[in-house]
This record gives sequence, structure tokens and C-alpha cells, in this order.
Amino acid sequence: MTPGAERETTLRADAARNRARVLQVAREQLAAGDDSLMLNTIARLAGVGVGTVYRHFPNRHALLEALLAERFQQFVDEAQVAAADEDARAGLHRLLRFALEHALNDAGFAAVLGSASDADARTSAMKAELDRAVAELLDRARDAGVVRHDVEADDIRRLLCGVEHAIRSGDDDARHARLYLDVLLEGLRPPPR
Amino acid sequence: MTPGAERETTLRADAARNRARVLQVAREQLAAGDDSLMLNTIARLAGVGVGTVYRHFPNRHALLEALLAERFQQFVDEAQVAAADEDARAGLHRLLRFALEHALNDAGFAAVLGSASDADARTSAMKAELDRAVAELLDRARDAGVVRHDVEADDIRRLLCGVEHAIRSGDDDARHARLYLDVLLEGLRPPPR
Amino acid sequence: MTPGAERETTLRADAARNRARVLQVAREQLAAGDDSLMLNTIARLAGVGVGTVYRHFPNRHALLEALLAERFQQFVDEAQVAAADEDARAGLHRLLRFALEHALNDAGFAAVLGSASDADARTSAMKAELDRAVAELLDRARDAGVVRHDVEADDIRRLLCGVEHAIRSGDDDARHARLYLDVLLEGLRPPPR
Amino acid sequence: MTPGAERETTLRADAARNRARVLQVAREQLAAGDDSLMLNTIARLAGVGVGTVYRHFPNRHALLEALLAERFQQFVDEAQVAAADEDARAGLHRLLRFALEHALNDAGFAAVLGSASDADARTSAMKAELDRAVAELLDRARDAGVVRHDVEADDIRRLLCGVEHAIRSGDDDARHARLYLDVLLEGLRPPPR
DNA sequence: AATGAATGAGTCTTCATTCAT
DNA sequence: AATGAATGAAGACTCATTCAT
Repeated sequence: MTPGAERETTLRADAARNRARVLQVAREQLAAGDDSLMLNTIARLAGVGVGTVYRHFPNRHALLEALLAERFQQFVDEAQVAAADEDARAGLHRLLRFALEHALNDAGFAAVLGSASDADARTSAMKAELDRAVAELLDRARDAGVVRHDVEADDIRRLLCGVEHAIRSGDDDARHARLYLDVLLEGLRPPPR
Repeated sequence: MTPGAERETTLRADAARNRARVLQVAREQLAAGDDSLMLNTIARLAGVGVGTVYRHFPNRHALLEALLAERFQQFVDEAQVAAADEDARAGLHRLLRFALEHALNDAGFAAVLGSASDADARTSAMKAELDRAVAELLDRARDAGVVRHDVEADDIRRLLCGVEHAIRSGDDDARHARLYLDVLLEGLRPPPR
Repeated sequence: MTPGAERETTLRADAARNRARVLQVAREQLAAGDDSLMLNTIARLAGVGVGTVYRHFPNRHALLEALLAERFQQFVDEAQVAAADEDARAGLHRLLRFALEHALNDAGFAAVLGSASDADARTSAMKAELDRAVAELLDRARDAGVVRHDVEADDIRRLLCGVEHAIRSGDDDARHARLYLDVLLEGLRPPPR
Repeated sequence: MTPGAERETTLRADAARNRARVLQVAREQLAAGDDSLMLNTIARLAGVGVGTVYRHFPNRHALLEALLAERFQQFVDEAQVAAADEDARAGLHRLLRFALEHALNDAGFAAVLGSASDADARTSAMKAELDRAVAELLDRARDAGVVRHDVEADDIRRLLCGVEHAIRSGDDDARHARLYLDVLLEGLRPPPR
């Protein structure tokens, strides 16, 4: 029984259920475009008392962090796999498409991805892990001459958030998503001459 | 007697001065990064009563619209000049750099630029005017083979907002601004093959 | 028109009325033994909105201060007159009876009188003024040999609060008040031999 | 089988230990000047669940009563000894000094001593016992002409609380304690004619 | 008997908007 | 036309008490 995992494990069955419900409702609220995350409302929707929400998440931010930690780690794992692709350019492509999908599905995810400073050290750690994977991929891509020299992992993250933003602003159908991502990918090539 | 025109015409000198002050303060607030736009605060800073603010702008949104209308028209004018450039690609370049500067200086400007629906018909009209100019430029650029065929004026607007977003997320120094805009410009070229 | 008085004067008629109502209700609450001073409740009882209460008194403490300032100054004025009595012992007697009446009528008054540290400088100033008057009286009384040498103005204040406390604890009829005050006055005489 | 007795008797060893811990923590809290007595906090500090606290003490008041009962009985015992002093005035002196020490050490103690009505019959019984001892002492002192005729046991209790209050309001060093108690003792002598 | 998660009424505080002056 | 006091709905958070485990 890992000590870290234990915290989750020893949670009483009903407490765990409530915690999950709250996270679930919060996620739905965000997905529905309501980023106010009112703890009272969430409590009502989750069918628990306000106090229960506050017990699990002392403030709005803690809730957001929890929401993100879940998704982000999951994503970082996938990202690392994608980053190992033999073909660096293809790997980058896959990685970005990957991240974009996540960002489009989860507004909170995009928010973290694109913020300069993190409130929680765990978030920063995960972001660093992600940047490390991207940096490796970029290095290989640069060596292969398929990516311009003046962009770094950090820039990739920010540009991706920009694309996500562009897609969200207006009809965010698949065609636009594909087009905007493609523009980014083409723009990342070393400029002619 | 056009009602719209009358409002502007009959404005007493002091009323006009108050209106200008309110807009000025609101602009400063936004520039200072405070996008809450509390009308009470603005009134205090402008040295007028809240009631006065409400007389001129029935609600927060009206204030935002007014703020934008001012800037936007000014921008559209400049844009039309830029769009007339002989060299279509150079014109596009200038136009985007132009817009980007505005967007970085004025968060509200970027918000309008990137929103799918407008609250005020005048805004839509100006946006249409802008898109018309960009569309012409794009047509010429496409004919010259320097821009991919699958992007429209609307996409340009959205992508630009994306770039603005990327620049704002983190250190928004000149280097990043130039780099991200360049990535966009390169990405807009017709893809190889 | 004195500047100090003006603040009160320029208060709009209705604002002044509301402020007075709030103070009135707060005073009644305290008198009724409820020292929780819930601003919402006070607002309701005063027939004004919560916001109005908050406009006049940003927090509970400000309300208390206002409540006290009113009474205290009024009392200090009277005290100074009483302190000027030719017969020092009689003056002290009158002064204490005087203060006791106030303290019994207004719990807040007693609270300030008996607290070692004040939150508001004005309160400290008034207290100092009071102590000055008492000190003069004590000096004369000591010279006349009718008060023990080891008590100071500060002690008088504290002992009086003690008496007030004793009177409140139980039936606080006039007999008890007279008796306890008399015990104090006798106790203040120089001890035999 | 007396229900009251049973409760004490059948208390399991661990239950008794928990009860004692809770009382201990509550006492410490009060001593530390925190008279909010939050049962959740006490439970945490005592290392038991809230439920356990509630099992032993159905509400905050019951806890207070229990806290006091302990001390009070202990005090009454000592008081009865002190009251048996040959020299009535000396006995009174010792008794009051005695009570004062207790009251200064234990704010709850003073609260009970000075309250007109008790929540628990046991408290009233103990208070009656105390008053009986004091009354005897007073009778003897009056007969000896060393205490005024118009004070009763009840008054002694209340005046003592007054002194305690005075001592607490400000620097409560030994000098002040001695002085204020002395003022009371002198004040209790029969007034000169 | 013990635990501590859950509850939700209760309180504080802010701020967009109205309206008497 | 201007003022700013008043309003009160809305949101954040606490804590005494209950009850399933």
C-alpha cells in the first residue's frame, strides 16, 4: 500500500463517492462554459451539502487544481509516448493534435497549459515534464531540419493555446481545428531560405 | 431628426466631457489589467456620480461597446489603407502586424475581434468592413500564390486572436510577438506540394 | 459652520436618518443583551438594506466605535464638571455615581471604560481626558486625606467597572447599586492606621 | 440502580480517558483566552472524534458545566476550611483571597460564581453550600463588629467577581490584585458612623 | 463506544442598478 | 443633467450538530 495512494484509498466509500460527484459536476459546469465554479451551486447539483464541498476542497482553486491534476497527468503520460516517435515531425504532429484534443475538451486544461505561473507545485512539475518531452522532440526535429531553430518547448505550448483559442472563437468544427493546427505546423517549419 | 444623431448632437458640453472622462478611465482600468469594470469605481475615478455613468452607458456592456467602437473604427480605417498595398503578401504582413499591435494594447479590442457574435450592430458593420478589406487582400495574395487557398478573412481574424492569446500567455516581449506572428505568416503560405 | 460638524451636516437628510436609525437599533440590541451585532439583522430591524449599513459602518467595529464615541464624549463633558467640585470627596462620589449610571445604561460604554487597549485613537483620547479629570480630583482628595495614596485614576476606572460588573451579576436594583458603590467609596478611604 | 450513578460507574476505561482528555483540552482552550469552545476543534486537539465529544457532553453548555463542577467542588471544600477560622475577619480575608486566586486562574469559575442563575442543579447546590459557609463567617464577623450589616453572602460573591473583573481589565499583576482586594476588604468594614 | 463525513442554516460581504434629492 | 445614497440579490464561507460506518 503506497503512502501516496493510501490517502485516496482510506477515503470512506461515501466520501469518495461525494468527492467524485463534486469533481464530476465541476467538470460539467466548466464544459458548459460556466467558469464561475460557484461552490454552492456545485454542491446543489452534486446533491451534497456545501460543507461537504468545502471539506474536500477548501476553496475554488483547490477544486480547479484537483480537476486539472487528474487530466494533466493522464495527458503527460500519453504525451511522453507520442514524443518517442521515430519520425520527429510526425511525433510533433501527433503530440500537438493530441494536446489540442484535450484542450478543446477541457477548458481548465487549456487554462493551465497557457498560464505563465502555476498556483500548485504539482502543476508546475507536470508542466516541466511535458516541456521536457516536447524539448526532446524539438531537438530531434531541429536536427532533422524540419522545425525552425527559434522555437522552444515553451513556445510550442503557448502557440498551441493560441490555436485552441482561435478554434474556440467561432464555429469550432473539425475543419477549423484541422486547418488552424495545420497552419501552426506549417509555420513551425524552418522558413524558406 | 434621427434619434441616433440627435443623441450626439444635443449633448451638452459638460455631458460630453463627463462621457469622455468615463471612457478614459474605463480604458485605463482595462489597460491596467482590471477587466472587472466596476461602474462605481469608474465613476469615482472619473470624478462623477454613478448615475452619470449609467446615463451615458445603461450597463457595463454598453460601456465596452462604446470603448471598442472608438478604437475599432480608427483601426478599420488604417486597415483599409494597409490592404491597398501593391504587394499582397507585404500588405497582409503589415495589416496583421498592425492589428496585433492594437490587440496587444487593448484587450477589449482583441475580445471583439475574436468573438463570433456582436452585441451591437455597429460592431458587426465594422467587422464586416474589416473582413472585406482582408478578403480583397487574400484574393490577391492567393492569385499570387503566396497564401494557401483554404483560409478566409474570418480565419485570419481568428488566427490573429490566437497569436495575441499566445503572446499574452507568458512574457509578452517583442521577441515573442515577432516570433509568433512570423509563425502565423509562414503557416499561411501554401503548403509545399 | 465648523468643518468637524460639517461632516454630519452635509450628510443628506435621508442618509442621516438612516445612520441614526442604525445606531439606534444597534444600541437597542446591545441593551437587550445581544452583543453579536449582526449587521444583517440590524439592517432589517432598522428598515434599511444591508448595503446601507455597510456604507455607514464598514464593519462591526466601526459601528461599535460610533456608538461609543457618541456617549463617551457626552459623559466626559459631564465628568469634567463633576470633577470641579470644591469638596474633593463629594466630587469623587458624584463622579463615580455618574459614571456608574452611564455604565449600567450602556454596556458598550462599560466595555470601553474597562478595556486596557482601545481600537480607535479617539477613544484613547477621550479616556485620557477622563483620567485627567479623575487624577485632579484624586490629588485634591489625597491632600485632604480622604483617599488612600495607592490608587490612581486608572484604578478608579477599573474598580468602577468591577462594581458595574457586580451589579449586573444578579438583581441589579437600586439598592444593590447603592450598596456596591458605597463599598467601593468606603474602600477608597485611607485604611485605618 | 440509580441512572445518574450508573453513568459514572459503567464508564469504560477508554471512555473515561477520552472524557478526561476532552475536559483537559477544553480547560486549556479557555485558559488560552479562547472562549469560543468549538467542539470540533476540541475533538481534534483531544485526538478523538467529534461524536465522542457529543456523547460525553450533549452541547457546549454541558461541557462548561462539567468543567466547572470539577473545580467548584474542590473550591467549596477548601472554602469551608477557611471559613472555620477563629478570627472571623481573618477568615473572610483568607476566603476571599482564596476565591480570587481560583477565579483569576479559571475564567469559567468566575463566570459561574457571578451568574445569577445556574443551568445545572449541582452547580446551584454547590453555590448554596458556599454561601452557607460565607454566611456563617459573615454572621460572626458582624457580631464582632468588623463587617457592615448590609452585606450578605450573595453580595460577597458578587463583589468578589467585580474585583476579579477589575483585575482582569488591564495589567493583572499581583500588585493590582492585592490592592483591589484590599479596597474591597476595607470597604466591607462598617462605615464610620 | 468511537469515528469523522456530511449537513445546511446562518453570517458576512460585495456590487450592479435604481431613484430620491 | 448630475449626484451618490440606498437597495438587496448573490456569493463565499463557518460551525454546531447529526448519523452512517
